[in-house]
Amino acid sequence: MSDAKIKNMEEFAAISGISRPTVSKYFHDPDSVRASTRERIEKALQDHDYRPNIYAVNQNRKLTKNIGIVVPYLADPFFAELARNAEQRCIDAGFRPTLYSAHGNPSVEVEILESLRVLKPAGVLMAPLGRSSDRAVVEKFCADVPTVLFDSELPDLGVPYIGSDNAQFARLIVDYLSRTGEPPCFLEMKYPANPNANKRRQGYIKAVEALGLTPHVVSIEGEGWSIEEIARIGGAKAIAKGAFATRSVLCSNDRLAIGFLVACYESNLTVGIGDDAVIRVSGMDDHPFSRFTCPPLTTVAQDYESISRHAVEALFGAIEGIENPQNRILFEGKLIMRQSA
Amino acid sequence: MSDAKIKNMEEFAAISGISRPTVSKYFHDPDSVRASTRERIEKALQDHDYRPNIYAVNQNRKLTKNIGIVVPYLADPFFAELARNAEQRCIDAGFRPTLYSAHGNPSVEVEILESLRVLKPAGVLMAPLGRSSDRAVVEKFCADVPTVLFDSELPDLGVPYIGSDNAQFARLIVDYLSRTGEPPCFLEMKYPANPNANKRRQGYIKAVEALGLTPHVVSIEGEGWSIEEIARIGGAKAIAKGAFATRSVLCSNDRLAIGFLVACYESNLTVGIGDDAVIRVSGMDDHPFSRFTCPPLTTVAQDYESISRHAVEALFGAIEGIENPQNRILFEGKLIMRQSA
DNA sequence: GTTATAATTTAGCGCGCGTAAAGTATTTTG
DNA sequence: CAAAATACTTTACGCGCGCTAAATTATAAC
Repeated sequence: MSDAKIKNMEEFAAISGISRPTVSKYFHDPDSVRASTRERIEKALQDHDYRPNIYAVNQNRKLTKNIGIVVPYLADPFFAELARNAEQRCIDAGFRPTLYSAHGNPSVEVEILESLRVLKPAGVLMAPLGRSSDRAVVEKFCADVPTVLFDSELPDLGVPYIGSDNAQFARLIVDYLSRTGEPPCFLEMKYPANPNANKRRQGYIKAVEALGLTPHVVSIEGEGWSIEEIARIGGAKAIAKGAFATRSVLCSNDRLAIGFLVACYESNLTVGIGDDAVIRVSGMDDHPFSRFTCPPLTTVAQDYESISRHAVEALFGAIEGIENPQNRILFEGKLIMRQSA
Repeated sequence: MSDAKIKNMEEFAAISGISRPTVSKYFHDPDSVRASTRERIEKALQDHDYRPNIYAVNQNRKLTKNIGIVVPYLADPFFAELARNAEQRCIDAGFRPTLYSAHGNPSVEVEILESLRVLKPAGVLMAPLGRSSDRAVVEKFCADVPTVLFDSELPDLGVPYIGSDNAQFARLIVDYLSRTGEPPCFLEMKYPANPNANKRRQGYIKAVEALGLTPHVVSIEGEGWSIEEIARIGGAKAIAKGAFATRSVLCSNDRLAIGFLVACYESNLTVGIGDDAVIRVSGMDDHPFSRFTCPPLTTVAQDYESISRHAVEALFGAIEGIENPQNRILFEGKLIMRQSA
């Protein structure tokens, strides 16, 4: 490795003995130059370590290779995993993904989108905050930048959306719980941040009624993203009030369930399917931590893999200007049976 | 808001009635132009919505306003929180932070650093993978780019480091546990990814011996970042073998403790400080999830706030070329008493 | 060996902005 | 009110690379 620092593509081209436009072509796509040329460039690359100035490149290319990945809350391992998955796929496709978290804050979400405009990304993968998102801003952004939404949908936006079939989630676990014991009550936040919550409640009600049973929905107070804490407090209150008509509780998501497990613990209710257990608790999502609760949480697994894969593919389609007729794909969940229910 | 899109600073300068270089100065620092000039620019800004092309700016500025934040594992909420904290501070200071996760993979960590070179960041805040980091690569990077390390130290690198006082952590909780019951055994991974683990073990041994007692270290198999699962499996084996000499277990970190709690659950050991409990479990870090385990986890809280604040400040110092004589700051932990011990 | 085709070279403009130097206008100072 | 200090404008160049058209060369096909 020579120490002489290469200043620009001109210099590197001279050293490698190839003209600058050809070198430029090589960096754009190594297969676009003749094999013998490619070898000469790569040989020069080995002992001179030159890399094109990304700012000059992006200034002149019509479209950058940047991709924005926006999630509502990165401190939630669920989104961290989704983001990681999507990130890797973008890298593999030769893009430069950048990760953004709204930290549960709508104004931060707006700032991220503004910041993304400056970056002139080829496309954006976005899991919106949901109910609290500034719909007008998101809508305008989607009109200007190829965007695919995932996890949480903003209805009638005309933007591709990849998510889960929340009704199927609810049906799946309601059937299981009812088949193996008492039918579940449904625990949810009264004002959930995520719009999936509404679909899950509706799915729960429908599934229970389909079995000829009566749904019981328990809605607890609290707003924001401190979901476990909200469930712990609200769950304990609900338990004390005797709000649960059956000895089985389906939580709207795993984070609620995790908090509710603590509420049960602190209320001296033994959770599980053993003989000594007095209540069964289950969630939805298969959150990364749900297998490490005590007892491990029975839940419905989101299809992380399929969601991220199809979201990225839909984005690549959108970047290439493909009008996707089927721009709304929902994936089914898988029942994960553990000891909590 | 006029619809006429402004193409560049030239056009915007013409519209605002100010010369381009002065407008440029304004964007670099609004206070560097006369108040009357500033007002005219800001008025034009209101109804024309122009923003400088970030690529053209970065191409010409000696130093970009980019800051890289690198963590070993973003799906760990502990790092997500630290990153979020640092990110906000950078934004407040007018920088553009970008978040990177090595996903526990040393080669990804190397790729991140390579990718960061291209971005020509003003500085980088990095929590290395630790033992598995490519030391030579990190060292070279730190020599080229102002960098501050945090959370996990690479010894003798001559790079500013902000972290926790692991020995104090161990002393704090050993004293507490010994004072309120049997002295703890120490549970750790045999080959921990994070170098803090070694300091914590040493701190544990020292603290126990200082009390005139005998340390008991239980090292379990398993490598990588699936820490909870490793602890669940290894913990169950250790329990079955009767490896714990006392009925009190101090885990090297909270994620280990979370996994070990599951092992206890599955081994029918009741954890806690109640009359029916047979074992006490505690961790270190005050991981975001540790308050939602069953029972809630007693632990030593890292000083997130101080660590991120001082790390960012040290970075700003490094960016401005300040040779920091005291380039190694450790923060003490705070005992968090919950029901597990 | 000639022709067709593909790859490369040459030459040069343009992208949007930073920045320096020199000149002009405005404000401050005594 | 003149001189000095400050702020601003004008002019001009450079950054590193994308992109294109025309000219040239190398390779493949016949």
